[in-house]
Amino acid sequence: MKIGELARRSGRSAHTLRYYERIGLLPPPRRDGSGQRDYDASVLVWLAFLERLRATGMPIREMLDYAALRARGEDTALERCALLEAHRDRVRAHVRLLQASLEVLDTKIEGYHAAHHERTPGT
Amino acid sequence: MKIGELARRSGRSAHTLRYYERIGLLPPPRRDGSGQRDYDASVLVWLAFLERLRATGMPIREMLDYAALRARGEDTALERCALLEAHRDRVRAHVRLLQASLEVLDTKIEGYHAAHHERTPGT
DNA sequence: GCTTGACCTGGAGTGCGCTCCAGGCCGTAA
DNA sequence: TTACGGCCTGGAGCGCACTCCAGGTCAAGC
Repeated sequence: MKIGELARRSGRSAHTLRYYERIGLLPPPRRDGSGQRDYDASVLVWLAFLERLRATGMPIREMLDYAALRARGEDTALERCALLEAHRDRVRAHVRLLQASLEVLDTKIEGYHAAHHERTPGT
Repeated sequence: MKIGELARRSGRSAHTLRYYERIGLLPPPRRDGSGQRDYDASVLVWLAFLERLRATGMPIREMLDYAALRARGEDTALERCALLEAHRDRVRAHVRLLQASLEVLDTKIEGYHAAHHERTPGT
């Protein structure tokens, strides 16, 4: 598939896909007769996984580390696993922080409602 | 209190505090005889609240909106409340996305462990 | 008197993750 | 044949949230 279709199907722009390739996050695909990128469908799986890492706040630098280990072969599995576990721990901590902050927000919002009811008794 | 102490007590750098003041996120404090900032302790509460907004991913632009409403007085309470509620909804959605991504990560990590056990039977 | 450290200003620089531009090529449809 | 959309490259530009710099002032301690 060409870059436009991959962009549509992966939810990224063609610009971003070329950028990912340039920095080494996406393997260079083969080219067709006129030099255009011709992607294998399997790259969609990789992109979906990268999106999960991105959504959870992993910096590109670290995705590159992961991609490099992956490219080095099967015997880096333990290292890749450790990298993901460390990331997961950070994400869990982040979620806990967000939940604590949500409680503060709830309290604040509740305070606004209470003040409003006080100014407009009977509502 | 001077900027250095406020920086220590609020967990920000003096640079950042001056930056916040410059962009209008922090009210300009009075100055002492030699022109140095002299903060009231109450600003710590405001900074702690801003930190919650920041931790939950609110852009500075929106914090400025909130600060502007606050500066306009009591009768903006409903608008401020609405702003916080909209933000809270976004944060909740973000947390749900993170939790879904955590499950994907868990599955991936579990896969690594399973593969490892398969290669090293008996462990 | 001198050093040290904290503070002051305006403005430049940084790191991240894109995003876009100029200028050009290629294949298809009208 | 000409227009059009999609693709190509290298490199510049952007928005965010700081972060730091140069060059200076000031107060306190030795």
